[in-house]
Amino acid sequence: MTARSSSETARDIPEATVARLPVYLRALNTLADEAIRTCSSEDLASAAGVNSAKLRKDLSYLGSYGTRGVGYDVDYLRYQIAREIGVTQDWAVVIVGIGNLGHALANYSGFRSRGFHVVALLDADDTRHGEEVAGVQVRAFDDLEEIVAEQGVAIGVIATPPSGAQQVADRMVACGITSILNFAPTVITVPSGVDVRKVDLSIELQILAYHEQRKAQL
Amino acid sequence: MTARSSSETARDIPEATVARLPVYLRALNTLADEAIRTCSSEDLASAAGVNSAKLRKDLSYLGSYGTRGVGYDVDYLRYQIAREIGVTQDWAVVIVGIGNLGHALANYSGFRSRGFHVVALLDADDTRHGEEVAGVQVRAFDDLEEIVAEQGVAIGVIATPPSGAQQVADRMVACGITSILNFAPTVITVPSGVDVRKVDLSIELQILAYHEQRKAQL
DNA sequence: CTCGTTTTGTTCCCGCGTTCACAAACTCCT
DNA sequence: AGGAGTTTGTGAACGCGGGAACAAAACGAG
Repeated sequence: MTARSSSETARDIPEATVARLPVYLRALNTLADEAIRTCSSEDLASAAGVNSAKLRKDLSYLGSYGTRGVGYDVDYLRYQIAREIGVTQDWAVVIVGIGNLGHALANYSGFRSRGFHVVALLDADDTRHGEEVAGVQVRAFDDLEEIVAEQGVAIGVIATPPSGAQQVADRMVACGITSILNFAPTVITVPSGVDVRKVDLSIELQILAYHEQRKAQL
Repeated sequence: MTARSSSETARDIPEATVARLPVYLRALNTLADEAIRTCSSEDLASAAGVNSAKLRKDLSYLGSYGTRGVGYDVDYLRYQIAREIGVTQDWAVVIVGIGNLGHALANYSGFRSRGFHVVALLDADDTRHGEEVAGVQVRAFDDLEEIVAEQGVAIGVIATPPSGAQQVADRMVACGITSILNFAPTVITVPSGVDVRKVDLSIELQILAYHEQRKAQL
């Protein structure tokens, strides 16, 4: 019982490790830009800002891609991580809410870099429709279903005010989006099977304030 | 030995709890807006999207602010959390890098809301100097030291391209900033005693992509 | 005043993640 | 070919965080 369902490896990688793989990937890209072909776990770990033992254990979940006594081949490891994360294919992304933040996100290079491309910008405010941002036309939020169906969108980004966020999430889920990146400062609830990641600027500030206050109490 | 140095309580709150306190605070503010005076741990937990046992344990680190059989007084608890986080006082914030993201951050209500105010916007590009964003004039990055000294800034926000981030961080640390919120997609290293929190949009996307890919493999 | 109801504060246990430390494996030099 | 030096991959120990479950405390009804 509890047998592995698929004969394909499909090992599950710990969540903490998944969150660090993109950091390693970025560090490897930087090394590759510097024409470095090989690196040790120590090198890569310091470039990524982590402990080398942790790095080795993280990479071991993917397989044995290093060579003892030598280290890792930068290009090979880079490809393996990219494949594992899923950024060797291209993901379509929809951004809802084209205020200041939505604007910035649409222009953000990380969103347009390899692996992701913004297929639509949506806003409920019709005075914005037709405006072009980062080479994409702003369209009506009601076009969501049509766009998702046509373009096979799996990832949605919410950059609306908090009051509208839950409604946007519900519509996204209803039309088949299963991954949401939420920038609205509010808790949104979704059915199981849908992944939500939250980016909350004011919470980050408050965490810093807490530690700052602690430092001041000496 | 290892005696508590200060007679003042100064209990240290687990990091995981610190990260949730702002969420509770926001939920309490929402409840207060709805003129709700009292709430149970169950109520507040569901508003904050967490388990009620976890919420009670979190709050117990602050003290015993609830009443058994009754619940928590919304206003009182709100004040206690705000005091513990440190947002009853006002924190001066400097934002460096006024590109698309810096623009959005300067206008973001979470940065201007109670507890924080942006005292300066700095950019290395002198064609931007004098431009007014969100009621604050953009100034030269070289004015950093002067502004920090004058205004007692403790928190710095980095919204520059990755290539400049480490340099900005170094300058910030040198002039006494001890908390940094980094939006640049790169690892920055700072001396111990300085807190850095990282917000990395492309990493969040990649984590979603990983899970999305997993879901697709059925 | 006493009993039942409600809800907090806390204890206990479990699982995940981090780190150390070491065996296995590879290269290079003689 | 063999030994010294390097570096990976992993087993084991440890600590933190999450959740269930329960005792303690407040309230209200009779």
